[in-house]
Amino acid sequence: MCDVRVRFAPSPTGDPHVGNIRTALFNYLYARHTGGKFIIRIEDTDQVRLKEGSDQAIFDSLRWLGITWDEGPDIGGPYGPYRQSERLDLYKKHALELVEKGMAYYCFCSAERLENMRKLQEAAKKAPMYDRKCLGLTKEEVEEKIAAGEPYVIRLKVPRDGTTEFDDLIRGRVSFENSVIDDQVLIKSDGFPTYHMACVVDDHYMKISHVIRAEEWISSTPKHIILYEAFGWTPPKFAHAPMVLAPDRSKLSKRHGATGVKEFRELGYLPEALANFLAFLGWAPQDEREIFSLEELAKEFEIERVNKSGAIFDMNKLEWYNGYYIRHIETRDLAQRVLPFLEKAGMQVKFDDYLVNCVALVQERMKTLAEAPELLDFFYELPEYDPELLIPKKSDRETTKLALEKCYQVLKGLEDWSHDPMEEQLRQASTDLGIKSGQLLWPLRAAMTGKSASPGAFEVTLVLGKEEALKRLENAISKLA
RNA sequence: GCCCUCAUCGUCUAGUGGCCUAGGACAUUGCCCUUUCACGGCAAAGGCACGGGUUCAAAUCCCGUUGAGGGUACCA
Repeated sequence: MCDVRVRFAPSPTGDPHVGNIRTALFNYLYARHTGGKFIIRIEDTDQVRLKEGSDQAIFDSLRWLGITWDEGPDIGGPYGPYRQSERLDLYKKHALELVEKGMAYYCFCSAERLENMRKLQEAAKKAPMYDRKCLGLTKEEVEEKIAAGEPYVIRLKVPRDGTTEFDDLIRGRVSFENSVIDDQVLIKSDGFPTYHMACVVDDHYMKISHVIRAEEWISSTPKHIILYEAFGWTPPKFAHAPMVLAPDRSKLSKRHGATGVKEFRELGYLPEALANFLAFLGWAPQDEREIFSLEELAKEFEIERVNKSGAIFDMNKLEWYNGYYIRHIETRDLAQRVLPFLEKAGMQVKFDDYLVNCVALVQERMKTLAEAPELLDFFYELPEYDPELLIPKKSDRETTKLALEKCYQVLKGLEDWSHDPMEEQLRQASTDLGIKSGQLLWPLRAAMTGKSASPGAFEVTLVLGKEEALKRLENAISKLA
C-alpha cells in the first residue's frame, strides 16, 4: 500500500476562487486524515493568462485559512521544482520519447486550418476532432519543416478503438469510448506543455497517489490515463468532487459577487467560518454536527463521503457560520481581528481594555467583521441624532425629558458603577416616576448611543463610564429642551 | 450536435431495501424572552423530478424520460 500524496495544483491567474480553494481543502483534509502529504504545485504553463503575484495570493489565502502544506514552491521538497515553468525540459523530453515510440506526432497545422476544420465538422454535425493530417508526414518531411523553422505542436496519438475507464473514488466506474477522444496537444508551439501533459508527468514524478479535483476534469481523465499507459506508468486514483455553483446553478463567477478568498477576507469573514462552510459544500459527516474546526474536519473527512451533485454557494449559510464563529471566539481575539476594520473605516482606535469591553457588547450582534465600525462607532464618538429618537413609541416628549433627568440624578449619585446596582436603581426610578421601565430605558439607551438599535442600556452606560454617560445625558436633555 | 456526470424541503445535506409518518442546519413565518437590535428558546410551513419495472417491502436496486451541470482549445 503506497503512501498518500495529494496535491493542489492551481494556475496562477489571480486571487484564488473559492471553488478552487474548496478543492484545495478536500486535498488537505484527505492528506491530514490519512497521514499523507499535501503538496502545492504551481501550474504556470499558460503564459497568456498568468498574473504576476498570484503565487503569493494563493499561499496567503491558504495560510489564512489555516491550510498548511508539506512540499511546494516556497518550501521545496524532494520532488521539486514545484513550478511547472521550471520543469520544461522534463516535459519536452517525455513528449519526444512518445514521438520516438510512435505514440505522439508533430503537427504543423495552423490555427486557421484547425478552426476551419472544426467549422466544417460542426456543420456536418460531427464531433470536432483533429483530422490527423500531420500524422501522415514522413520523418524526412517533419525534419525539413522543423529545420525550416515552422512552428509545431506535439500531439498524442489516441487509439481510435476500445474504451478507457477508471474507478472514481466518488463516482464509481466511468467509461469513455476512445473514438471520442481527440489527439490532444501535449507540447504547445511556444514550447510549454499543455495541462494534460504537465499534470501527468508531474503527478508521476511527484509520486501523487490520489488526484482530487473538480468535476470539470472528468472528461480529461481518459486522456490522462492514455498518457500514463503510453509511458508505462501506473495512474493515480482519481476523485472528482462536485462543482461549486452560483444560486442560478451556473458556474460561480465574478458576476455573482465575491468569489475570491481575499474578497471574503476583506468582507469580514473569519477563516474558520469560510473553511467550515466550504468543507460542507459537497461533504457532510454522518451525524448532524455543523461546527467543525480544521482539526476536527481532518479527523472526520472521508473522500468516499463526498457528494456527487453540484453545490450552490449559499451566502446566507456562510453568514450564519461567520456569526456563529464571531460569537464563539474569545472577545480579546475578536477585538484584535476587528481592529484593522475599524482603522480602515477611519476610526481612531487602539487595542485596549476599553475596546475589548465594547466588542464584548456587540459580539453577538456581529455577522461580519466589516460591520464592526457601524456597531462600535458610538463608543468612540456620539453620532448626531434626531431628538425624536429619544422618545419611545409609547411615550411623549415631556415624560422622556423627565425620565432622562431622573437618569442623570440616579447615575450621578451611583457610587458603585456596576451592573446590578445600576439596574436596580434605574428600575426603581421608573417606578418612582410611575412610568414603565421601557419609557426610561429606551431614552437612556438612545442618549448613550444615538442609535435605534444597539446593545442594552445598562451595558453601554457601564462601559462608557460615569463622566461620559452624564455628558451624553446632558446633551440629550438639552436636545429636548 | 456529440461525450461524460448528476438529480431528497428555496439552499447545504442525513439516508447504502424494512428503524422514513423522510432527520438536521441555513433562510422564511409565528410565539416566548426583552428598553431597541441581536442572541437564545419553542413552534409552523416546506422535499424524495417523472414514468415503468425488480421485491412481501424502494428515497434507497434496474430501465427509460425530463431537467441541470461539465467537457468538446496550442485555458487550466
